[in-house]
Amino acid sequence: MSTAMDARARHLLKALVESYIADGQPVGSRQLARDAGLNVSAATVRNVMADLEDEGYLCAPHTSAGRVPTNLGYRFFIDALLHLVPLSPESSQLLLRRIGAHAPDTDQVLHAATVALSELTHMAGFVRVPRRAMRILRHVDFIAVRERQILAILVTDKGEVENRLIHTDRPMGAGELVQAANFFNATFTGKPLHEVTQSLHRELRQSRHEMDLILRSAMELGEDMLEMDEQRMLIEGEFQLLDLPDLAGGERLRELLEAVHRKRDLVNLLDASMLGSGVRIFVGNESGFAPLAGCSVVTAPYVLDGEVAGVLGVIGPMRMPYQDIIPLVDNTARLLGHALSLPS
Amino acid sequence: MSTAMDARARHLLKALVESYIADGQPVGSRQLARDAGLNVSAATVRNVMADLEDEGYLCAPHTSAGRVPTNLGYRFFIDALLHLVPLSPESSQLLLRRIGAHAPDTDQVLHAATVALSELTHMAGFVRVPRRAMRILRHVDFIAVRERQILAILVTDKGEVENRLIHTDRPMGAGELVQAANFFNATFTGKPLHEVTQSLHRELRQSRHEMDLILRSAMELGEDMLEMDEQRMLIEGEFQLLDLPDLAGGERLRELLEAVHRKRDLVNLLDASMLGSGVRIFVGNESGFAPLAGCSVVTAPYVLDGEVAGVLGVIGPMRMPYQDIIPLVDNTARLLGHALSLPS
DNA sequence: TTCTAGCACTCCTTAATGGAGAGTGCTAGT
DNA sequence: ACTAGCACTCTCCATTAAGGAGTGCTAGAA
Repeated sequence: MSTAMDARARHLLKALVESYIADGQPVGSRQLARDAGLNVSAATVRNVMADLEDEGYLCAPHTSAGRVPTNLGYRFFIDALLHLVPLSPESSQLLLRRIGAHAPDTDQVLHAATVALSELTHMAGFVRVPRRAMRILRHVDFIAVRERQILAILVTDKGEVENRLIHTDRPMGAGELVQAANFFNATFTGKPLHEVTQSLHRELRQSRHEMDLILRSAMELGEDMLEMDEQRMLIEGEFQLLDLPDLAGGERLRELLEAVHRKRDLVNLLDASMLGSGVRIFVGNESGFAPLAGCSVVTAPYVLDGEVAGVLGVIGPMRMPYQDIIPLVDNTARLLGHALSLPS
Repeated sequence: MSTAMDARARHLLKALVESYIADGQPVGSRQLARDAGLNVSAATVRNVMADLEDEGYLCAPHTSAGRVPTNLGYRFFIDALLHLVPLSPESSQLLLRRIGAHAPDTDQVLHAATVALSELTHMAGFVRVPRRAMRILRHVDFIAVRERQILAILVTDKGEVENRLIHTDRPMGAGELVQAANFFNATFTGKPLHEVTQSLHRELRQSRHEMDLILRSAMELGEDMLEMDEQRMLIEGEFQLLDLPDLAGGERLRELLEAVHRKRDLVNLLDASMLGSGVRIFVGNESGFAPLAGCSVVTAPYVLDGEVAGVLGVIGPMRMPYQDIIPLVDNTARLLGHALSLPS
């Protein structure tokens, strides 16, 4: 077992993967010998291909059908053979316009980024929403909606609003609500959310406030706001996955779509990829998430006010034009982080 | 051309449609003669079927393949032959629990109803959100988020919250914001939204307020809230449409999914069906909306505080079990209206 | 050695063929 | 007005055959 992969083998592997990405057809020795630019015969190419197959980079769908990259083949291609194509200034401009158009409204910016990812790649695009643990509490309000029902509204420094209906055991007077809000704002405004919920925990344990119930609910709202983050993810262009030529329009396809729609498992995968920095690629089953077999996921974390706040990317077929997709995802992450960060 | 459709023809048409709904297979004369319960020969059945075909109720995919109901066939079946099966008490209970579980939070109730529709029918379920024109304004708040940026928050009597970032030309003091909010609340709280926006229009035309900008923005927010209704619709279970056996997994399917996802045209269709009362059914191209060819839409308007506020329903294959679906949609509309109306 | 050329073999793909089955329309008889 | 019989049509499926693409192997050339 030669540790192999000399220059010629690499060149051929590269040509093969590129050809397969372009056509989706298994590529045979004759075609490869012709197109690769090397001046070697098909027979020689065959020998090299046989070696590459032994080493797990290629496989043949059947005896006489040419060869196709394996997971490992893609992996090596991406890691060692790929030449990234920098994003064209036009695309870059377009991206900037689309993402910047809705600033500073966080939700709209996130949505725009998701749609842009999907449309520019013709694949499914997703954006994991920013974590809000570090967000600063700006304002809290309690509003009586009905006899025993209070609406708690919580606003962060980025203008994000979260609200929740609270049911109380007894009717609350307007004065009580104002008092509660005043106390809350005086005590907590300007502090990060995770600190607020902690402080509230302590506060509630120590003393019996008049307004225990309200405060407790507000705390729960705050906690939910943090926990809810665990779930929130935007996805657009799921239907682009419909014409993955590979997944033979059958049960697998539906599983994939439902899994993506459900988001839960995807979120776990993405959170893991927030730890590193820079673009990250999961080829096929590397994600360890069964329905994604046959797909690749390209992700990049984005930075908000100096902290990694979330991650975005695309889901598409394994044979995607990585050289274009990777810079695009990378740039989108950069632009999104920028658009969401405080305009100085 | 006998004006036809005697008792026997009706009976056979009914049996044929039911058989086709159950199997999805074109049904032939022999099978129909056997299963219909009538004691007539296949040849007789053939004659009747030929008549029904002449009159447009049936058609044959090809010379020797049995017959299939046409649009008109389904229409007649639904209008004249269908015996509704009342919703079982268990299903009714289940529905009630699922929809009631999240009351009184409007958004959650709507979502629960959508999911329930989808899951109980194994088709795509949708809920058009309630129109908010009649909603009463409960509270308005203006919060400074940054130097020249204000968050306007608007709350209705049902606890619905809408918010908007407003950019101002000059920095606003906290006092100004409080003053604006006070004015706004004193003047408009308790009035229906559509009245508020009208009054604001007048107000702004007459006098130059100090806080013109803020008020104008608030008005726009209110108007947007009303306009946005035009777009808001919840859909769940779109993927159930994947295994419509008819649409041959190809381009048509994708068009359908995208059209449903896009919502726009669907919303128009639904708004039209809010005018009538009771369950309404669009078979195939009756909706006049191309991508829906091959599908049926079953809708029912729901009533909120005595007014028709929205419409909900399901989208599925033309051959759906109407006798079960119709009562289910009907009941869901009733329960949803109830869950959203003021608990006395 | 390392590459090339040739050759036999395997396997998929496509098209053509032909029977089986199902259903119809028509006609004649009850 | 209904039924039975019959010839005909059309689809579906399995079988068959030809064609093509690609491989692995072996022997000879650089």
